Amino acid sequence: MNETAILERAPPRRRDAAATRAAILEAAQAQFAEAGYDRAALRDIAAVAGADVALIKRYFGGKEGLFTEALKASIRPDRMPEWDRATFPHDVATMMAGAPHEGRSHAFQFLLRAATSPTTAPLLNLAVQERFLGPIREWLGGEAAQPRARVLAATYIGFLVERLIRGEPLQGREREVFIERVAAVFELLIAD
Amino acid sequence: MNETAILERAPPRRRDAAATRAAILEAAQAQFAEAGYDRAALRDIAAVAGADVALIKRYFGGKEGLFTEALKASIRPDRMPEWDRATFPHDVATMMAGAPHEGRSHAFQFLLRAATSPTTAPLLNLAVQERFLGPIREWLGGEAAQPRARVLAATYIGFLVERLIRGEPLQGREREVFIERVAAVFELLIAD
DNA sequence: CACCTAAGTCAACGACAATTGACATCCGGC
DNA sequence: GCCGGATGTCAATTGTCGTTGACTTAGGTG
Repeated sequence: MNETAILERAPPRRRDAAATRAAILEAAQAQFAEAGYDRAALRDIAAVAGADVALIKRYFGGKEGLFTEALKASIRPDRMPEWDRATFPHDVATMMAGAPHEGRSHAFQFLLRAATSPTTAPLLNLAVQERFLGPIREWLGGEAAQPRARVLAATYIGFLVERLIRGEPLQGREREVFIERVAAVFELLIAD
Repeated sequence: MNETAILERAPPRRRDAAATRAAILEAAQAQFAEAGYDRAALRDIAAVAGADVALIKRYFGGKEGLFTEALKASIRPDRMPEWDRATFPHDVATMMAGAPHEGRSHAFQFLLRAATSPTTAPLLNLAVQERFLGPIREWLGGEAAQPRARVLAATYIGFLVERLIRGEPLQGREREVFIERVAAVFELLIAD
């Protein structure tokens, strides 16, 4: 057929359900992040994954199922229990003053897309409840942990969005004031 | 057709291109804000505007044209100076505890939805500058207004996103605590 | 080696929505 | 009062996409 090797996949992948599933999932995350739920076509996802459309139905039940799976795979409760309450506010503030991390911003973009599409918002809500709000609630503890976790999560998200939009790190006095203020906010939020 | 009854839609709007155009544009903003680009159907927009689908093509060229036109119409400075510093924190907190579609916050929700599209993403940055950072900076005044405006805007957006994800209003004790906490945050943010 | 199940392929269906052009109707000026 | 362009209506077309079921093939097992 072709003397020159196919670029994408040198070994066309032996029959391996797990590997195919993983490939589809990865392709789905990328496509959903780039195009959003509605515009991402299952045919494209399958093509990128080097698989057939019908396999998506088999492994994930359908588009919604695939999306939900991709969502769960994208929300990793970033080792929250390890966070130190004493330094947390300042650490977060410093992080938010910087530039968006290249690798992770893709995942976040995916989540942001999911949040802004009415179709996927309910799905995201479930995923966030389970994998984000839950851990934060545990970590916060104390009285009325649920609404307090909500407020903390919302604020956190807001700064992530701001950093994403801003694109570049803050500098000079603006940076100082920013960090100071943001730290004060989180200080307030983790208090009983 | 019928001589007796002329009461089918008494004054629906006389033939008036400008008026229909405006009606379509307004309906488009609402629909795009609520449903997002992909799920907003031109038929629905036309129906809400009391017009025919074909007129959208005539006046805006197509869905894309209508969208960009509606987007441009949504980017305009808010009237923030009217806000009362005394009640602002509690008012905002109450608004955020509600459902995404209560009140008249169509415009920014529209922008938030649109922001996820690669072509329109830069517009969000512009919109945030125009609609938020500028006015908020003026409104805040005082020392280091710029970074303080940033923090305020970021927090504000975070709660908007949270409300979008949540989808429904908070209730009971959770709502109370939420409002109380959010108000406290904004109280802190508008302080010198 | 034969067989059976899991893995993968293929083509077609049906729904939905944007687009399009042909047609009907209004209304202001001659 | 009538004519012509502007305004509004309608139905058909087209294209995309998720879904579906029947089919083919690989590959481990007895």
